[in-house]
Amino acid sequence: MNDLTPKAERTRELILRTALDLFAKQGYSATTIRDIASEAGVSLGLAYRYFESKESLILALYQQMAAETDEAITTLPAGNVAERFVRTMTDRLQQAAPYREAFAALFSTILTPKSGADLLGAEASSMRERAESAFITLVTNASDAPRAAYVQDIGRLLYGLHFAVILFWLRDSSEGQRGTAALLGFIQDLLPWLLRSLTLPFAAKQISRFVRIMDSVLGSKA
Amino acid sequence: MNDLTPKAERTRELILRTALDLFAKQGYSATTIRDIASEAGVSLGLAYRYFESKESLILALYQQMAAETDEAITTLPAGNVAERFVRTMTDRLQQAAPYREAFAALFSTILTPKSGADLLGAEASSMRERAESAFITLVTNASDAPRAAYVQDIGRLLYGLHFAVILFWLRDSSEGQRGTAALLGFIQDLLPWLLRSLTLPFAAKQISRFVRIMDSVLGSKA
DNA sequence: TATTATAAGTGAACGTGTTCACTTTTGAGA
DNA sequence: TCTCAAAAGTGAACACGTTCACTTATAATA
Repeated sequence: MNDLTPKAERTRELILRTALDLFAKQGYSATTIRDIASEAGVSLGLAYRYFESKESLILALYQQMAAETDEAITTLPAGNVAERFVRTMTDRLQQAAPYREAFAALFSTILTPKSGADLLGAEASSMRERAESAFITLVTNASDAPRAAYVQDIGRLLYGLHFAVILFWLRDSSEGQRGTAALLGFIQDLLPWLLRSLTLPFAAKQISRFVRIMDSVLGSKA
Repeated sequence: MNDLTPKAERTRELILRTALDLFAKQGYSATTIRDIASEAGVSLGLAYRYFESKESLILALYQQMAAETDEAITTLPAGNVAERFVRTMTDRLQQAAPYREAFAALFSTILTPKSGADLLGAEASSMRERAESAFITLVTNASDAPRAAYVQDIGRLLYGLHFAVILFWLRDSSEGQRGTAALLGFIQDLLPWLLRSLTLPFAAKQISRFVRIMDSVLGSKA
């Protein structure tokens, strides 16, 4: 599916790198495709041979970072679920910081059912499955992992929570994104309590119910 | 601040009505400002005399609907917090249904700190205060209203929850938005439990903490 | 009624994302 | 080495949101 010749691969890399450079340097909306093309020394049209839209340049970065996150999760230091989750999010957001505006544009598109489906359509399912399984790994190897029956639910819950945190972060204009840090602190305190409450049948059932509802919307393969 | 002559008022109404008509009929992105102007029988430039951007046409609808919601809350039938909240959201979303795509574009903009601030800047604070106080009223007059010390927190929590539900709804492409209905059912079951847990000092403290964090980001008068 | 400042309204022009018909380069097979 | 189809690359053209210098209508005042 994704076989580019070496030359094409190099050109694609060049365009992507140039774009991300400019996004980080002068912001997403202030960077035009013409800027990118001219800085990379290629023609305007060529960019569209490798990226179907301006947003998909950011999508490429997102995919790259998602893959790195998956890998980082496998080498996460020991700790409880909360520590491991907060650590993951902190690292990820720090890495994404220079591209905050660009990610906002990307998530805006994802928000819209149809255009989001177009963009993510093919890759959405596999990306999502990988991400979910990474978060399930995060839970499985935590010191306070719940019993197997609940690992899946909690993993998926974290996957959803990770999106929520990103949305919050996008909107967080406090200095140094201190609001997001506070939110992560809150999550760190709340998650252990949530895990303990899994021993209560009512709570476990409600969490499972919530996860199923989330699933039906975050997935959307239709 | 907002004094238009009668003639201007009429023209503004005409443009807004025409725009919303077309948005509902052919979708937001498929409707151009040129379409709107020509359908309304005015020039392209005139639209910009009354609305500073395409999105602000939707913002006007949002403001209108928000005002209606505020009023609807004051005449809400008796019931517990959950029933009153779910009823409010159900009504609101049903009313917004024809403009889902347009609202997605609006919320996308709101997501981006700076452009959102530009758009909402002047009106954000007052709109938010009105909405929050409406939700506080919703709680105050509910059959299971908590004691006064907690009413504010729960009201603000519902205000945040209402945004979350809208975001979910925007992304929900299940038939007839059944996913959102399921989410509201979940909320209806969960809220009474949440209110009861306010008697536990730990829970009350965490809720208050969470509300303060949300506040710092949803507000953003900076 | 004549003057004139302000409000209302116009449409050409601009920037930008995107498309596409076209040209140039590449490399495998004759 | 020559041929030629596929890959890589080009840039003019388009559509649309937005801006702005300009024209026309309105109504208060002399």
